[in-house]
Amino acid sequence: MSAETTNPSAAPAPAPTDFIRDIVAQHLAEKRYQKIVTRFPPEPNGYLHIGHAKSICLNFGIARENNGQCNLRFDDTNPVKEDVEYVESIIADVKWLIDGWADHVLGFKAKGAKPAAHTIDGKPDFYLAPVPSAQIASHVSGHLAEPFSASDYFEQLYLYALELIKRGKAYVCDLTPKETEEYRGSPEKPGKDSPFRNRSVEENLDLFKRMRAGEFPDGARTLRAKIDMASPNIWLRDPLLYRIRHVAHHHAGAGWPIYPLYDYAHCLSDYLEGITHSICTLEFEVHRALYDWILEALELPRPLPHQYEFAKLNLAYTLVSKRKLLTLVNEKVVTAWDDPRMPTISGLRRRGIPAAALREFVTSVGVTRFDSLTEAAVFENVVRNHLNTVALRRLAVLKPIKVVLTNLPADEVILCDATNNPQDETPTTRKISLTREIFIESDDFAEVPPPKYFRLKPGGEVRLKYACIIKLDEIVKDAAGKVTELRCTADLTTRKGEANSDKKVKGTIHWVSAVKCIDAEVRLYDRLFTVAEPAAEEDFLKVVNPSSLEIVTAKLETSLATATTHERFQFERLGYFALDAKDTKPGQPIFNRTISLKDNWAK
RNA sequence: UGCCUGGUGGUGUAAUGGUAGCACAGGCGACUUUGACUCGCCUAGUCAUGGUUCGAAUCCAUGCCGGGCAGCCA
Repeated sequence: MSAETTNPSAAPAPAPTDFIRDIVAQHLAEKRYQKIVTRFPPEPNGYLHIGHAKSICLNFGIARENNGQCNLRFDDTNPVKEDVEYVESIIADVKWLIDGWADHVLGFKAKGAKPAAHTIDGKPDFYLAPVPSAQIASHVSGHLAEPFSASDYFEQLYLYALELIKRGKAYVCDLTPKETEEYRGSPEKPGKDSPFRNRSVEENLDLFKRMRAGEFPDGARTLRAKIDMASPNIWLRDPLLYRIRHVAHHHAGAGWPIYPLYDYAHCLSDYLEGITHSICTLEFEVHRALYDWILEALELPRPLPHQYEFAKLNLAYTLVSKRKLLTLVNEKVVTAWDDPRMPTISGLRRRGIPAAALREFVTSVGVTRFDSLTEAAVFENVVRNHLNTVALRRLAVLKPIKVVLTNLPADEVILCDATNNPQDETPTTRKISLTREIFIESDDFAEVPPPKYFRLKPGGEVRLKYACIIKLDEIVKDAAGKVTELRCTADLTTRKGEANSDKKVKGTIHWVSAVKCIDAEVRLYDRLFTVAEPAAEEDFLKVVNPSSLEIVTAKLETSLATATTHERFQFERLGYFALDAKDTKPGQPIFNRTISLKDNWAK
């Protein structure tokens, strides 16, 4: 069974409900919109992380539950920070996360398409239709479709800006950045009008057209909305709509010396795509008035989109700030954006987290307006639950110590039946080899055992999982006093199907034949930070966990030699593991520990 | 100190004027050829004070505490 498929025996999760879904349901009941259209609008200036996963699941989930659509749109209005590397990673991450779950509501547009001009009741309008849902899959896979991009709307956005100027609702301002800041005032102090605020429509039109023609240097002028410099909401104090930047754009090319700012581009992009519910995080709450102002100022003919805000995800011991994640990459704290210790979607994927588990986690934390901090245990619990149903059980020894079963001939190979997954309704088995020399986990032996130690100790007995009970007779040490070998007697009558198979011992341990085994690099991960809220730290680099990665050469049962990246494994009594899709080379498997098993004894 | 916004067990979240419930965490026990899984039991909460009401987590008032906003970032 692949970890990518959902367990058919699992009960379908109840449809989530939250205040945004309640609003959507009410709008549907009122027949306010024909179809619910949401959007996921990342800026391609970094990799997607677990916080984005929450937004993806919310937006795609709402589309999915209402037979709607969710557009993937790049909010690419700032070319100096953006890059195609990010565009590609974002598309891959979104596809992976929604695969088999919401691909049918993924909104893409026809390749190269731009908003089309048309008329509604005599009023001019622009609209960009998505690829029809029935054709999405074939068009996406055939590269006939692509994500939406705000930069595809630069022409329409420019036309709307001209319209705003004609309506006396926008003006060209010559204030320097510093002056603009001074004139804006502060939260407690009203701002004051720009001296350029009352330029004539003609002058504004002329100046703005020349800005677009590239006549002025970077930063020389801006286009501003004419609202209210004394507004208690800072974002209504004549916010900037356009700035001059003589740089090429990674998607739109080299034709634009002016670029729209977020507030101006976002609401109109939503409108152009026919978005009904524009869902974002709480920090945009104060921008909502501006979002509405721009759309209303233009008196657009179609129903307007509305913005709704929710609290972003905060997960203990992790960071979700693209800037800080970039720092971790640049400072080489991690190897890359997709390092398995990173909370990026690509990092989590590489670590072995199933998409369904990630989805369930970000959905289970709920959608509210309360700024919360979710415990790491919640995430870990969801991951373990998924992996438990899906993972193939295998025997592997991470830190081996040699055991000699003195009563077995050197050339004897005893085949034992091992269960592949006890959680299956009808579990299958495979054969593993028991030989005279085996490896056990060094943690499973103690010369001086602590109280209640169930594992191997001098004179004690343990069961070798799927095999027989062994008794420790002798501890062999080297000159330095280090234990090099444990000499034991195997009681073969305790094997399954033999006379004493029912004999109980307290401990059962995992093991691997010293002959029939393979070596493999195994990467053991721990949390990246030592504190629950690294983001609250003055310098988050100072709370990086120095032992977030431990690399060992492990002994694995031979069946693992043919492992594939789609399989998920439970190395019994150790944890869940997956092949590293990036560094594994033919004949040289590298396994990542996705997560350890719960260990109640360690407490 | 201006505006916006929020406060339910340790954590997250439900209850939309009518029995404060669920999950995770924690504790105890059962089961176990994974000290896993599973199962059973337990612990623990409406920020405060008033008001409205037969009845308030929910409505109102005041207070307290938290988050957000002053990029030509998104």
